[in-house]
Amino acid sequence: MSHSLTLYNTRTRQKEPFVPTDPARVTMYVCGPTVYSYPHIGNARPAVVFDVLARLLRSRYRLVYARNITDVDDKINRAAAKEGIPIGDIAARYTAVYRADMAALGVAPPDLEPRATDHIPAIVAMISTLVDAGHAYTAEDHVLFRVRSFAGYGDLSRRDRRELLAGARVDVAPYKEDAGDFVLWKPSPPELPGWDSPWGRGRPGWHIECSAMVATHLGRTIDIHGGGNDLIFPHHENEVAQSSCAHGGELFARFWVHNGFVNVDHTKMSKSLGNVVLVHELLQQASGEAIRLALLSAHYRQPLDWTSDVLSEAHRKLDRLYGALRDAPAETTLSGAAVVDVDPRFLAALDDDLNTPRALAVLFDLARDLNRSASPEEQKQLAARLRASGAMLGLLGADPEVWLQGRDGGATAGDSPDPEAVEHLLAERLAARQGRDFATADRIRDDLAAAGIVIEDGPDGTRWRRAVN
RNA sequence: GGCUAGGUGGCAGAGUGGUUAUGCAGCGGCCUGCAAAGCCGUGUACGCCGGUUCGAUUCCGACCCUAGCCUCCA
Repeated sequence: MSHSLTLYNTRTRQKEPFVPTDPARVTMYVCGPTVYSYPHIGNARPAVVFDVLARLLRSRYRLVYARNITDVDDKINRAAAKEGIPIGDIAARYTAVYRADMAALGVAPPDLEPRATDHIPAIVAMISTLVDAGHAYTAEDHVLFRVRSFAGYGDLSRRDRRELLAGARVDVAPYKEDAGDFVLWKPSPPELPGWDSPWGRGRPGWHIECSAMVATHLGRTIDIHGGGNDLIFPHHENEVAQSSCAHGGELFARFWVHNGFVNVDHTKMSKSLGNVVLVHELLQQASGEAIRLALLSAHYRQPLDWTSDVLSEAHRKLDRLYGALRDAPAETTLSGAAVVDVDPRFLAALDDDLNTPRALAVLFDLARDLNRSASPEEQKQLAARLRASGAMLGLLGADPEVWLQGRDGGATAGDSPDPEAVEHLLAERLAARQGRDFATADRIRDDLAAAGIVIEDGPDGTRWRRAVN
């Protein structure tokens, strides 16, 4: 059976079969964070989504996946000024926080994590190329991209160039030839980060960083470029212009893949509304796996409304999945060859433009089959398939008992249960039940329930798990 | 105003020109000392109005509504 991944390509506005230029080197670049603050749930969505895409691609090709760190930016400068500490400390701190938070969500580190400040020479070289070719010009110590010089400008975002050039929206810097021209290099005063360049001491504009890092690490034409759909304009449009013009008109990215926004209370997160949901705060009340599942429960291109229900529902879903796995015999005797064991329907769902909701539905089908099955051999196979499929989403890697009992350190809010104390009470209850003292047995059960412990009497004894908060 | 996505059963959320999405919640049953978990069964869901069609939630057109982008933004 041949697998054929189709992806919705923003460039063409349609789903297209993904055929890599070179299966031995598939290249993917995703816009990473600007490290000036804690990542919020909206920052987490692309990280998780493209992590899933990376897992899928790695199952078939050799992938080089780069996700950058923007560590020179005015927001970082402001954060440093506010705290009165060096700019580098802010960038270092939030880079570490970002990595830790994404790791907690089960996001595997990308192959490359280039930082803008490590690529100043490449950035300067690319700007020089653009200036020499007439695609950029200097004005008042700035270097600006001449949008008029690139006929394809506006194609990605489907914006009309003439309107962009008219720029009726905001006040335009007087030194710009056209309102749509954007900064490649800007001067830095002594107190701000700066590097020497042919245009004096300065720092790069945001868009050029990505173009330079892509070219440095992945090449002139890459297979996939990803990011949040708010980046289509201007960021990605500008990247296309820069890279294409610096490389003699070569195609920059074959596929543009954009994820939808995470909303809170049906509207966009913003500091002014005070509805920003930070990942590190969420991790204090929920496990990373539940957060991850919640992020994958809607199709990546759809907006996702983040509510407390979304999270607890994800937790319940994992309870069901892990519950099915718990009852299966150990599948250790089966081969761990991931792709072989992945359910074909599951793969077909992911191949269809990363349809994670449909893929998840297959997981639940497997769980039902598993719960229904009476054959240990069949159970082993189903469990292996469920685990292998889940692994492609970065889910179901935990020990079922550990998950269900909330011993993973963050499955539920509140106090974590003391397993020994629970076992002790269960022993008392067992004695009561054996003595037909159901009143005592039920009282113990009620006490446990009040503590958030749900118990299940089965043929092989009593088991317990954490209730969903 | 221009450009993008959407409006699906109580909720979340896929999908389809005529047939069960899936999960949670509900209801009935099995199992259980009783529960829980699990299993079985169960819901005339597709914004509004036209059109195409033997047949439309699914295609076309108009309309209403929601969210996002239009040089900070995942």
